[in-house]
Amino acid sequence: MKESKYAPIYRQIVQDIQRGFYKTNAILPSENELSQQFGTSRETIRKALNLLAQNGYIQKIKGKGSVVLDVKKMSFPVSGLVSFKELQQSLGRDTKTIVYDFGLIHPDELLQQQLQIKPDAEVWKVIRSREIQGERIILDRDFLLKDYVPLLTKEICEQSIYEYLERELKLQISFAKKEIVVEPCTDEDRSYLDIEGFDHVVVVKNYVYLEDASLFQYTESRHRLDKFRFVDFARRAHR
Amino acid sequence: MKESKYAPIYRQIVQDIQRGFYKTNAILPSENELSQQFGTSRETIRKALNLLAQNGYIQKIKGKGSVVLDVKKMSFPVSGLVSFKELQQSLGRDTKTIVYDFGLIHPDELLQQQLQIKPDAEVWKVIRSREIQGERIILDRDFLLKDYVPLLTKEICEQSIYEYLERELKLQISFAKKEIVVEPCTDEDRSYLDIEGFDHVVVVKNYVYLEDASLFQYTESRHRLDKFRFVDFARRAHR
DNA sequence: GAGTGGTCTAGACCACATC
DNA sequence: ATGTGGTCTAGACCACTCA
Repeated sequence: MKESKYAPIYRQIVQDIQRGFYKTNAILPSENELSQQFGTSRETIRKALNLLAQNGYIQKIKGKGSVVLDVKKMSFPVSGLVSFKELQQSLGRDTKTIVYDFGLIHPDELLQQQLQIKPDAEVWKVIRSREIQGERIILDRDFLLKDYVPLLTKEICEQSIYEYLERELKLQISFAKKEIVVEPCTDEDRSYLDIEGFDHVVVVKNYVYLEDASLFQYTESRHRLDKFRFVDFARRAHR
Repeated sequence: MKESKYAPIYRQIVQDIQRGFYKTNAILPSENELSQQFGTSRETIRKALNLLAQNGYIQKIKGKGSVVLDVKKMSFPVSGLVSFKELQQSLGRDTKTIVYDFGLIHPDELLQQQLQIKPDAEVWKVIRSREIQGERIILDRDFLLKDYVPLLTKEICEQSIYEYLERELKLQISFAKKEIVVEPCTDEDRSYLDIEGFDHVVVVKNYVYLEDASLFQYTESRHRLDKFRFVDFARRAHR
């Protein structure tokens, strides 16, 4: 897979914004200027700029130009598919992952429905807690189809399943449907989380799809109420 | 503003998917075929298809084609800027809006920070509860800059502020930063919500921006725990 | 009126999937 | 080998903003 021409341009401009070369509320050079600067066509520049807009770095205004948005306000994990490992790194705090349960199972009825599989399918089940600054704040329940993930080890689960899938197995995750609700604590929550007297948890349910549009993973992240935070950057829906 | 050529193509294909002309997991006609069908260039077709992909209708797969995704699974308000009025319509349940507080104020320190304004700026403050099937479930706290909204009435607040802004004032909302956290109930929550013994609420904080990238509204939606639900469709972040 | 971003075109080459 | 979507180009016209 050869890299596209607009990708390094995108990264360059992101860097220029983050390092303050382009300041908040400033106007980027016009698309024609950028074409010349980068020695490419205008449409290619536009692909890079559209990515910047999608990811909340700029706002394009017809007739005026591309305004640099306040990157500090946007910087927190922008919606989506960010893994705990990445989150952890960006937070830079003392974090730890503890694996409580790990193995192959056959799905119960609920899971069959969630993953759209038959009862005889095999599924990896992983229960982990995430400790931040000495407190177990998040309980992750992962279910992965064995068809796509032939092997999984406890060691991998202690690191990052996500990285393993992408780096080792070359599985390309392409999109996810996310649902956020609040549920009463289960016994499992009380066992594996430092629940601090709360009687509810925030549950983030993730249905994860691969590049070929097949559903292959269901993940549930159960957060202690007081530590939960979700940030989303939403472009206006197209009409 | 003339409408673009790809917009009606996009709508046509959405309709074809929703009405089952293109079925789940089927492959759309290729981009070349569609160019011919619609009598346009391939790049224009690609703009329409990219919109479909962004909005979760299809998944494009290199070398194969565009797969139709399960629209029933995706249909709930896809992330973002959906207003209560729209939500209400899609739910089709008995709903009511009650306005408790309404008027012009000068911002306190927190609000100055949130809206990035000076103490002498004028701000519309609106406190409303949303009743669904006889229960007051959501408390909306809206703050709008008077600079952009010269007039506001209680009647408008009982209907939809959102619609008023777009239809009457022609204000184009372009993007929003959303933050979801859980907070302990305030006295206000207890007064204006049927709180049912819960001691926390889910708070959705919205920072709303106009087309010219100016922040003009801060809105807080406070939901009773058991009735909160948020759905998001996230494409994989670009790397 | 000059400059901006938004759209559209026709043609080209590539990497990938399928047969 | 053929067909697919992904990228890139050079040029064109439009609607918009601002001086």
